[in-house]
Amino acid sequence: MLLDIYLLVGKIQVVATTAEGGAPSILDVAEVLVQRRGFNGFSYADVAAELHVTKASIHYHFAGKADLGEALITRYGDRFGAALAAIDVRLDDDREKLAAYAELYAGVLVDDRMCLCGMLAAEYETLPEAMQRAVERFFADNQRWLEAVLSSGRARGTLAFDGPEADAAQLIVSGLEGAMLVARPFGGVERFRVAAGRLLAAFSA
Amino acid sequence: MLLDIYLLVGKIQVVATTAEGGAPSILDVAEVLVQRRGFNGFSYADVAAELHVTKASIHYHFAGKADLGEALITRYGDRFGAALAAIDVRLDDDREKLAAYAELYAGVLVDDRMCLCGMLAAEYETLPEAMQRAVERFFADNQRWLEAVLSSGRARGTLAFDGPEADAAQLIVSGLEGAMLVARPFGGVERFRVAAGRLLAAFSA
DNA sequence: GTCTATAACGAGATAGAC
DNA sequence: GTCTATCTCGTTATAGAC
Repeated sequence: MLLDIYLLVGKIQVVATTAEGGAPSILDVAEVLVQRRGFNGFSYADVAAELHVTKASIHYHFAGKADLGEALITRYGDRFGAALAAIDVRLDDDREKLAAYAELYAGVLVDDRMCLCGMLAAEYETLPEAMQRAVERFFADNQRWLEAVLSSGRARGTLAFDGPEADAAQLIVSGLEGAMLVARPFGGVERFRVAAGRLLAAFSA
Repeated sequence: MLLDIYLLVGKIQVVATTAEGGAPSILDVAEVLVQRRGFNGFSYADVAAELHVTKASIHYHFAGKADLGEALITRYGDRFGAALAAIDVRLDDDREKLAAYAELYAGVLVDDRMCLCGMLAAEYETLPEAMQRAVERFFADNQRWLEAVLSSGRARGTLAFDGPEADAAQLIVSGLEGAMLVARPFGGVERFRVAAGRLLAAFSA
């Protein structure tokens, strides 16, 4: 059963509280604030207070909020991409890869965070254009990775589904993002695990 | 095929641009603003400008933003509930009911809106408590209706799925909310229809 | 019920000393 | 690279005239 595998898979972190065990950086603090409260729900003052510095100091490193936001998505996307590459190295079975992919999301949710780009997807219309483009890239990258896994799994006979890989990949991204979105106000991590488990089970051959 | 039915089902509106064909009300304008930009992404000034009145006039009807937000969710939930009741009256087949449910979401998305409570789910942590409770009620009501449909469909042999109705209902809500969330920045209504169609097809007996 | 006026506050941002 | 000080603007909200 896919759900069992999924629960056994070791954690590959997307969440980084601190850069490498040191003091949290501006990006670390801003990231968790955006994931919990949204880009329109936090301010330079929030970041500054958390780091015990002044707002002016934050402006020295990131001239404007749009710059900070862009850097946030880039770093998140890079870290996510690295986690996907690590999955490719560590696991061979495509069902296990999908389970590990879902676990990436779960690891974010248990920290009471929404996926950064899921959160920004909600606020999409209010974002500076550079941030909008960066959010699109994030989803495109996820889509590409999932299509490769789905294609491989189908060829090897470990995954089964109708229609193009692209359609199946869309459902997986949507399902996991939606499960995170709804789980925070309603149902919690348990709800996420149920939805993710059922979702992926539908692709197991 | 479920997808075909789903495309043929007539529209039951959740979106109301104007109350009943008259001039748009404060709630009408505020609703679309929240659905497009989020609760933290609009202001009294935006509503006032759209209605060609002053901010003070809005405060006369809704003393604070929290009051406006609460009224918004209540009305949306009532309208959604009425749409679900209308589906129950109009349709008998539970597969068609699920398709009509998905079409409710699609009707919101084509107007470039996110589900009101999906949007508020993202901003959940920043909302006044009364609004948080109202968002939870919305999801609980959806959950309840879906469970009844799933239960009936399984008993009649038109729907098939493993495990409790509650788990299946969670996946449906999550999948549709997520498909809406991601579709706006990435993929559009086409993406939503693909994801929704595949999602519901998995429940067809 | 809508207006003008304004208060009170916070957000994003900059200048310039240290 | 961080600070103090300040500026400008938008936002929520209220007082009181019409």
